[in-house]
Amino acid sequence: MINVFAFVNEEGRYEVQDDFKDVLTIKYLPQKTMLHKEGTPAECNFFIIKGIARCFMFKEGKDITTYFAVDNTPIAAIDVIEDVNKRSFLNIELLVDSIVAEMNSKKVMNVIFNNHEYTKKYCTYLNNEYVKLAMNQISNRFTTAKDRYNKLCSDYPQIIKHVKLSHIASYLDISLETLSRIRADNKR
Amino acid sequence: MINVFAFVNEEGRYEVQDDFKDVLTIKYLPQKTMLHKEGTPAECNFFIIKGIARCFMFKEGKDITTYFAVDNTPIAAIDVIEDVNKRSFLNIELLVDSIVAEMNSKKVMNVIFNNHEYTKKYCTYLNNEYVKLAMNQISNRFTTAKDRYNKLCSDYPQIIKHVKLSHIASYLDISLETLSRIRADNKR
DNA sequence: CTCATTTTTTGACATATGTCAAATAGAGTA
DNA sequence: TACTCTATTTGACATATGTCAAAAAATGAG
Repeated sequence: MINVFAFVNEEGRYEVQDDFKDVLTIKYLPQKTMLHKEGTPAECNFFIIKGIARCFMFKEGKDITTYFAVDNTPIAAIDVIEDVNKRSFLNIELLVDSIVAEMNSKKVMNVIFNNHEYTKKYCTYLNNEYVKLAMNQISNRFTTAKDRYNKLCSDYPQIIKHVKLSHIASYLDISLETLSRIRADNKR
Repeated sequence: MINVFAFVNEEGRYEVQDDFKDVLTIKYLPQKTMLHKEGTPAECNFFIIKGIARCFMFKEGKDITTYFAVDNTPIAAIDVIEDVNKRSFLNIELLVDSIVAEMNSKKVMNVIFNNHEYTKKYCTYLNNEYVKLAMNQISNRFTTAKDRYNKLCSDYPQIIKHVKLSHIASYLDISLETLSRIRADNKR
């Protein structure tokens, strides 16, 4: 996605492509900002330039984290992003002060679809993401909760550092207590 | 995908678009045909026009089903489809006599990418599939093995009818014995 | 720094599902 | 039909993880 609407300049910083400047706003937002609330239509996609966000929902009163976004990762209420008339059951909040690119989904798609090169790039991006997700799903069957926690630790130390264990536990689909025991076990 | 390379004609049958006629072959193949074998590069995507196929792999000697394709469903060795140099660990076999569209992945992508309309259609298709997969992943956390089995029964009765329980069990990520007990329990 | 609140850890116990073994049922073939 | 091989079911038991309750540790406000 980043390679569709932005590129890395000589100093190694992301720079938004001219075509996307009108449909995308860069915002500096504090921790706990709600980027999206359940029950509301989702007009925007987000891209976390720097920071951490989580997507979560309530199921039987319990707060369940479904996704974390870190630096250079997109995040959106995918349950409604394709259909403005649906009511979302997802929430998106910032877990630390962050730099966020906010974009109107429709407008971005218009810019992408008006240009064959952008469309191809986005297509390739989507293809890769799909394969990643599907492969992940396959490999997750063969890993224990402990494996997944340890992978999260090595892949995303910033999440472990800044996020409450209850969120991490629900993300890993295990109870808070089990996660605590995994951590205790890791120390031995 | 079907709406990219084919369309429904007046008699309600799928007809391949002219542009794709050269990159796609319709084949009538018997049960047990291996469409793809692990360790080989994957040059082709498949589309099951009529029949049933399964994607599977071996893990510690055990045969694990990762995906079923039924009528009008694509199937491919997604672990290598993007990279001809990788060695696939997936297998694809037909479970019943089937009508299959076989297409060279590269050539199909060339046709799609040479035409902006096709690219947009494929992009939209990919987007929808991605959302479906991601939403499925979320909702699967809240369903028991029993729920998932019953959903499979109502959504894909042809799978229940024609596929061995051991394949269904591994697909649902439960043991054969647990599936058997779920079925026994359903009868009461 | 102290107190109050939140988060994490630990313990005891219940339950779902896995594993191994054996019995039963079903399918295919002579 | 009888026989063989494969698929499915059932039983006994082990284990991982969930739940509830309480203690301990960490965090944040005044």
